[in-house]
Amino acid sequence: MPCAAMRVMPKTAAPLYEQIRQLIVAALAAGEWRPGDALPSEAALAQRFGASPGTVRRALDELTAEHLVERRQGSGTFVSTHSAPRQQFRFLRLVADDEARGFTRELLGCRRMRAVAAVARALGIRTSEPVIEVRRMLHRRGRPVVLEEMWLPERHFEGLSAEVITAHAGTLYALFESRFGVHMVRAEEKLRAVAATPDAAALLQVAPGEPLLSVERLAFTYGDRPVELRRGLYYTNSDHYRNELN
Amino acid sequence: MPCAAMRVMPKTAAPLYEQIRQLIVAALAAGEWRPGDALPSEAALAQRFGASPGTVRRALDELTAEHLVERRQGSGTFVSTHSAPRQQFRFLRLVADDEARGFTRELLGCRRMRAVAAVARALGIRTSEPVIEVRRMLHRRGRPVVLEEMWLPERHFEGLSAEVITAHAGTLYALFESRFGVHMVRAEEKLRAVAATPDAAALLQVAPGEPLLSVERLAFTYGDRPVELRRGLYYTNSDHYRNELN
DNA sequence: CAGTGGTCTAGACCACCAT
DNA sequence: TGGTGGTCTAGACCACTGC
Repeated sequence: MPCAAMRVMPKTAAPLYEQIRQLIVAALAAGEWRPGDALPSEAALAQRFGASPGTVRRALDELTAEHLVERRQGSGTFVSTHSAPRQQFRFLRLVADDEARGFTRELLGCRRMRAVAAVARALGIRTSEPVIEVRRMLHRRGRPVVLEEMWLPERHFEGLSAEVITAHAGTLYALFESRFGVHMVRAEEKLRAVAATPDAAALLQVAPGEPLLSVERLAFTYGDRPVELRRGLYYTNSDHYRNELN
Repeated sequence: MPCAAMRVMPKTAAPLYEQIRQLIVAALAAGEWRPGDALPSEAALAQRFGASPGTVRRALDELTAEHLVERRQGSGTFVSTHSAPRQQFRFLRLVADDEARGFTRELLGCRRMRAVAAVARALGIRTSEPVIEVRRMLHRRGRPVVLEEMWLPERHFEGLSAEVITAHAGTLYALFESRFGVHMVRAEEKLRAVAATPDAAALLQVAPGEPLLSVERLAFTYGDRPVELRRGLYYTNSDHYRNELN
């Protein structure tokens, strides 16, 4: 009985809507519903968790704000997916000065290696644990604008290879989600201005020493577990990184 | 009677909680409650707007998410103020690599001038309308790390001068709020990597051509009216711009 | 037309704050 | 102790979707 339970709850306990939110996140992490799937209706969830519809609604509202689920009136509540067109550029803030957002992708390499200390620390794994390194470039109007490399713990991305990436048409995050069940929820980025190294300069077709925007990203999946470290170099001559401060 | 009104409302009308939210924003813009003031209680607002407490609560929840108001249990709902310690670094994302956030301020200049085309366009004013230009630097541990200049429409900042700025102890946004009644609500930033010009290099004590993070900010007050254009150059050798992607 | 989420109301009870 | 916001419930009605 929810009412009786409430009266007994110690004050350290989180509110019921927050507990329900966490239970739903756990179910998402466990794969009970996959990206794109519909969740049970509010009424069904209310029954399942022994709470009133209003309380479940509040939990779902929070999950909507975090972009974990999407609600469509008349249709249902769905698990967010990076395959959706709206999610296309959710994590890529580089925009052309004329507002264009499209890129073409070029894979430079994909190899298995052992995590160096900095990568292991960021990903919360042991040093020398196997990771997969992916390097690629993004082009806009035929010109390279982004050079990036990323490291992924092999235990979450077993079988990731150049062939798998090349065969896939959408974004990397859509691939990670459909092929490996790893859905990216949020990310933290650190930005700096750096000088292009000779190698980077050659690939990006700029002069060595040219200022580039360095973007280091740590991405998290359900339950705030870090699963990707990425380092990008953005050529910001006719593009800029857009941010919104609230 | 709210119920009767609802039934007649055309489908183009916003929901009641959104209308109430807008009415509260309008009252804030009109200065009915100043930053730091308490708003009337939920019950009082419900009476004033002829809605149920739950609907008013929803409007206040949205305003809380936008950081327009702050709610304190047992105490009341208060207008957000940049004087609050928590707001100190809300718009300044430059963090030392060791997490330090404090700066000391050095005013370089403050003068009245006519808006050039780019400034006027961003601020939504006529070209050659009077604006106030402020230039300053921020230091961390005695080293200059930020060089910035900003332009403010004079009609909103009448009387702003070097003396006024120097006499004030807190952040510029706290000054703008207390002295001119202009409260900054949100901002849009465009980031790029650029090479230090000789002038900027001399001020920031770096070599000419050194990569710097260029941050162009347009800040808005209540009702999404732009009231400040700012351009900063950040030296990101031992600092980085931190961002969170959701 | 049945089922879903979206809005709005009404009221109970709790936790917290100021006095 | 009185007033404030925080949580939770219950139910009515509307708007939208998809069959």
